[in-house]
Amino acid sequence: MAIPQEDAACTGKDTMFKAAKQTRIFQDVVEQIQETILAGKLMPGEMLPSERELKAMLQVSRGTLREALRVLEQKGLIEIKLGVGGGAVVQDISYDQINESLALLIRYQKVSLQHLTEFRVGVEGRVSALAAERATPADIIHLKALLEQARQFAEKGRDFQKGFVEVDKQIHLALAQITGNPVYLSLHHTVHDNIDRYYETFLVMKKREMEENLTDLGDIIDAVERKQADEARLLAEAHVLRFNHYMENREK
Amino acid sequence: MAIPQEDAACTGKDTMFKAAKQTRIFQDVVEQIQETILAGKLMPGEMLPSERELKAMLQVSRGTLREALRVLEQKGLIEIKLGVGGGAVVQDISYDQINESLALLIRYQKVSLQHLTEFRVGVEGRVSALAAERATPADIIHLKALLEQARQFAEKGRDFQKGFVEVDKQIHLALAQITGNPVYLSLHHTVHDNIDRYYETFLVMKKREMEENLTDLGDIIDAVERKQADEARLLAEAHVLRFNHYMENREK
DNA sequence: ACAGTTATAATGGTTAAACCATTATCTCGA
DNA sequence: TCGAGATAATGGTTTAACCATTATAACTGT
Repeated sequence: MAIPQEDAACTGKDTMFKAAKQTRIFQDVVEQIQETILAGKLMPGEMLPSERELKAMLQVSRGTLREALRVLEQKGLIEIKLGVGGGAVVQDISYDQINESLALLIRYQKVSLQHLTEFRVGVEGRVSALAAERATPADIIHLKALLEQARQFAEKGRDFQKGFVEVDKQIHLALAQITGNPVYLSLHHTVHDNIDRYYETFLVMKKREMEENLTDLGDIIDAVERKQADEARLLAEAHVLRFNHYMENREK
Repeated sequence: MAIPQEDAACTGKDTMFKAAKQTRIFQDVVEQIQETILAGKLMPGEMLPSERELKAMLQVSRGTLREALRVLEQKGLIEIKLGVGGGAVVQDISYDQINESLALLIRYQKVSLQHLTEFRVGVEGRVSALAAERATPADIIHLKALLEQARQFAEKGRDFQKGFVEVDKQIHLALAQITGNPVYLSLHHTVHDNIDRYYETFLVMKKREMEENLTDLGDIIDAVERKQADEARLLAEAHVLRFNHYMENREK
C-alpha cells in the first residue's frame, strides 16, 4: 500500500493552494534536485554535477545554486566534499535530521529528561511486547549472545560500566529491529542520541546495580522467548524506570 | 534537572573531537546566531538585523551570510520576510522540522502506512493510559464536550465524515495534552501530518461505522474518567486499529 | 623501476558590487 | 479624509573574480 505523496514543500494542512508564484528561485532548485533524488534517479553515493555545471543546467547564478545546496545539505539529502572530484554526494536517509530536531526541542527546554524517560518507558514496553510476538529462534540466539556480553561486563564490576551500558543499548536496539518497524528503529537512535549525554554525565552504577539490571534484561529476553508479550512489556517498562532511577539517585 | 547541553553541530556519538578547523565560515555564522537564539537573547518574534547590517557585524560577505540564513531557516529557527521592515524573524520552535524529517523517511519508502499505524496504536494506547492517571475534572469536561461534538457529526451521517474525523483527532490531541508530556504532543502532530493524507484519500465511513467509532471514543473517555489506565490503553489500541481497518477495507 | 615530491587543475568556499522585486511608509492632491 | 503615487529599505539574484582544498599527473632522485 503506497502512501499518497504530496509536495514536500507543504507538509501542513492547507494544501489546497500553494503560493501562486514563489519569488525564490533557490526553492525551485531545491525542489527539482530533491524530486530527482526521491524519485530514485540519483541513488545514495552518486554525485551531482559540479556547481559550475549545475548552474549552467539550471540557468541560475552560482550564489542561488549554493543557497539551494545549503538547504539540501541541511535536509540531509546531500553532503558536500571538497577538492578535485568533490561536490554534492547523495546521502542515504538517516536519523540525523530527526535527532537534530529533537535536540532543538530539548534546547528550547520544551522537553526535559523526565519527559524523555517517560516516553522511553512507553516505547520500550511496546517494542518488547512486539518483539515477543515476532522474535525468530535466530533473534533469540542473538539476544542471548548480547546478554552474555552484558553478563561479562557486569561481573567485572563498575570499571566496565561503559561497556555494560553499551551492550544494554544494543539489546534494546536488537529488540527494536525484531519488531521490523523502522519507526521504532528511528526512535531508538533519536532517543539515545539525546539521552546518552545524560548517562555519560550522571549515571554511575555499582556492581550490584549492574547485576540487578542484568537480571532485568535476562527476564525480558526470557519473556520474549516464551512469547509472553504482556509480561515483556511490563518488565521492559520497569527496567527503563529502574535504569533511570540510578541516575536520579546519584544526582542529588 | 537540566539536560547537559552539547554543541549543536555534533549530535552524533564521537564527540571527543571536532574538526580542528572548519573551513566553512557560514557554519560559524550559523552557530553564532543559533546560540544567540537558543540562549534566549533573541526571543521568538524578534528580528535579526538586516542582511547588510549583519554582514558588517560578522565581517562576512553577503553571500556567505545568506547561506547561513538558509540553514537557519531550514532548521526552523528563523523565517524571512520580504520588503521594508522585512528580514529574519526568530521563530518559536515547532513540529514542522520533525514532521518534514518523517515525511522524507516515508518518501524514501522506509516507512509504510502499516508501520505508522502500528506505531500509532502503541502511542495512543500509552497516551490514553497516562491520561487516565492524570486527567483533572476540567479535562474530563473538555473531553465530554468534544465527544458531544463528535456525536452530533455522527448522527448527521456520512456527509459529515470530515467533521467527525476532525473531532476524533482533537480528542486524541486533548488526551496527549492531558499527559503533560510535550513529546506526545509533538508525535501527535507528526503522525497526523503524515497520516492524514491517507484518510483524505482512502477513508470512507458509513454512518454505522461512525457510531461504532463514537462508542469507542465514549468508552475511552469513560475509562479515563474512572482512572482505569489499563482499560483505557486497551480501548485506545483497539480504536486505532478499527479506525485503520475502515480504510483498508475500502482500498481493495 | 620505484618512491617521494612538486606542479597542475578541478572543485567548493568567499568576496565584491551592482541591480531587481517586494513592500511599509510617507507625501501629496482631490 | 482618503486614495494614489513616490520613496526607500529590505531580501533576491547576478556576475566575475579570487582563495583553499585535494586528487591526479608529472617530475626527480635514488
